[in-house]
Amino acid sequence: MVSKKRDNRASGRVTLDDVALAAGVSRMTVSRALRGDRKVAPELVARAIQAANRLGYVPDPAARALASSKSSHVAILIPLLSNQLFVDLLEGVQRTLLPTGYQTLMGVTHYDASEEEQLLKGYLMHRPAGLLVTGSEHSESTKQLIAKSGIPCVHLMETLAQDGIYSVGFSQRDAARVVTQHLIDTGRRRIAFAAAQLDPRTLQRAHGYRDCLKEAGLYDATLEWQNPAPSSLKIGSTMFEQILSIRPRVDAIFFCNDDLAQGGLLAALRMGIKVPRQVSIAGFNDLPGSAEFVPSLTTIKTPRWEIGVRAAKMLLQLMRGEPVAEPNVDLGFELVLRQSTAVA
Amino acid sequence: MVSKKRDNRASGRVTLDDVALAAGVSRMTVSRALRGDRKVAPELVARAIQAANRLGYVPDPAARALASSKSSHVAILIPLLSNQLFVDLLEGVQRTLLPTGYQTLMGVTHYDASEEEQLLKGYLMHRPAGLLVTGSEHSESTKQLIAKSGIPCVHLMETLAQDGIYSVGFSQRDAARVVTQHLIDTGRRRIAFAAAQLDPRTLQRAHGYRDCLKEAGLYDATLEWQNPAPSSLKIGSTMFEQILSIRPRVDAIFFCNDDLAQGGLLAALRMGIKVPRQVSIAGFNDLPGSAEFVPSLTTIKTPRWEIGVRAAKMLLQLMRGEPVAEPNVDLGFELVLRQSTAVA
DNA sequence: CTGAAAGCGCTTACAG
DNA sequence: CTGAAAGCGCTTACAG
Repeated sequence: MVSKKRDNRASGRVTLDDVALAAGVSRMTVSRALRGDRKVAPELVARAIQAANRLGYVPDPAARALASSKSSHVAILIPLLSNQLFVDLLEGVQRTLLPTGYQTLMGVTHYDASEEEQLLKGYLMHRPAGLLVTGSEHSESTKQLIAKSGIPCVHLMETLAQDGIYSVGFSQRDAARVVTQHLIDTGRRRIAFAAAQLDPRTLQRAHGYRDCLKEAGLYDATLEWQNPAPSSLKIGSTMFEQILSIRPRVDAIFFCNDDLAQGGLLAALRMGIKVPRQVSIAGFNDLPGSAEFVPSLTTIKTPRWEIGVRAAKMLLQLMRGEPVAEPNVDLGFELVLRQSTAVA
Repeated sequence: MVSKKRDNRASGRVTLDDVALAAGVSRMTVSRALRGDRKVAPELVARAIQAANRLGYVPDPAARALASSKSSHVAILIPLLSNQLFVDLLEGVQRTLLPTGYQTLMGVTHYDASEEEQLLKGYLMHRPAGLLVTGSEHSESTKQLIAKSGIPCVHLMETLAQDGIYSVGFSQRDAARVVTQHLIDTGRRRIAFAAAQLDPRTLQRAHGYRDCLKEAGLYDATLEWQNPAPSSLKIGSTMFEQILSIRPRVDAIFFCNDDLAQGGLLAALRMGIKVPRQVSIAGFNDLPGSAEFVPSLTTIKTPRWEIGVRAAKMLLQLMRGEPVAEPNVDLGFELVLRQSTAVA
């Protein structure tokens, strides 16, 4: 029995040297075998893996990070967690990354460019292996930081087609067009657009709304309502009341997010305005509750969970240095027809 | 000009040695000065800090973790992110921890004990400096893992008073009593309890409901409805319909979470049942939308953001080895009276 | 294909 | 109070 010589600083954990000793090979061979590095004799790989399992070896992420200058962290920056949209996105990412051994560091930017920058700086000093950021609009220095870091990065939620930029999302603009066209198709003519938060994706939806109405010859700039306040049921109620009091003949409202639309539905209820008979209402994102509301809410179902999964997979390829066949993935969307826009 | 001798493995980052060189002291002195270790001459501290700032020195977390066997990570385990409650909790934690340099690793357990255990194991191999877990009920091996790890841990959301256990929360049971008593006080006699998910805290609320009705001599076990499905507007609607169809004379329903109550409110609307005239409805947590609903929802406002902040502060003390004056903090709750339980 | 050496950037433990 | 030495547990880079 050879008792291991151990300094009193040892952490007590099973190390590569322990496994090497047990397997009768060098530390390096175990290291390579366990990471699946090529050029290790199959027999030695087997011995190493067996010994590692027997001893319950778990690699130390800190040591690995220090030696290789690569961490097992993936940082993800999202605007909010109070919108279920981003919760689903995050779940998709975590589900995909967790089994691969990567740890997710999640930062909430609150739609604030300087908060985003601060968070990014914080994550960058941990030298994450990969980066996931929401959207394409960022402060100049945020973009610089990402580019200079050389760390693989995938952009979420939007469709981009820039060289060297990776993204998974869908066309916010097209989705808004589809909603607007549906309102036109169901006989509406005075269609308002109600937006809050005014983040980049909301503004892209505003474009889609505008495009569609202009093509139909129905565009009226005074029917576009934008409120920079954070999106909420409450602000949706307020906006509904405003719109109807100032423009009582409006016959449809496209809210840029379901929480606003739900608030609008509640305001209509309080005001005794019939939906969809008098005003037809559509939302965006198909958030929890929209199918249960009275009336149920027509909306766009967005593939945020799938975006999370797909983006994480793409990032995995990038982190491994594998080629990415499709750097800009469009996952589409789906118009969900419900009572709130039924033909009057 | 002395050019630094650098191996080609160097990461290019500014290291402690660079700072030491610039400050004209040893690496150790800089290390101690920067960490605020005692027993460094004030003048040298100043020089070290100045040099560090000038060079833009940022300590490498991996190196620090490896050398000290202590990471800068705090792991937090929460059941869900789709309940705003936990989002607020997490925000409170992040807000408090971020400026201190600790990174948060967040894991979602989905109310699943084995998922919780898996996540915990994953985090433990990163040797986090601290642990934050939701509630007090965990699998035996989860408890063992936490205890054996020796890592400081604070329990969230509940009030506990066990030796050696740290917690920040409020009494779920008392809060439920207060709601129930309010329903009694407003003249209700056939008060149903509708619960979903059936997690520990929900069951504690059931106890409070039961206690209160028993004391009032109004308890009827057949008015307790428990559905193990995840809490949602939809399940709340379903439960409301069930309760009213089977027990049409019920005059109040206490839903254990606001999303259920909101669903109940919508079901009542669809069924043409007047709230609060025929049935009074109360919820729990004061989630977004509850103040805007029609009618607005009476509920318990829970201090989850404050719980996050306070728990993070307590954990900080524990991680620094400082004494904790109050190991079990009760942050209370507030009954918010709204229209849904107004006197008929 | 395998391994001995050196090093990643920090902190611990020990002298002085 | 300060510093030289050694080490944390791994991987890179280089020989063989």
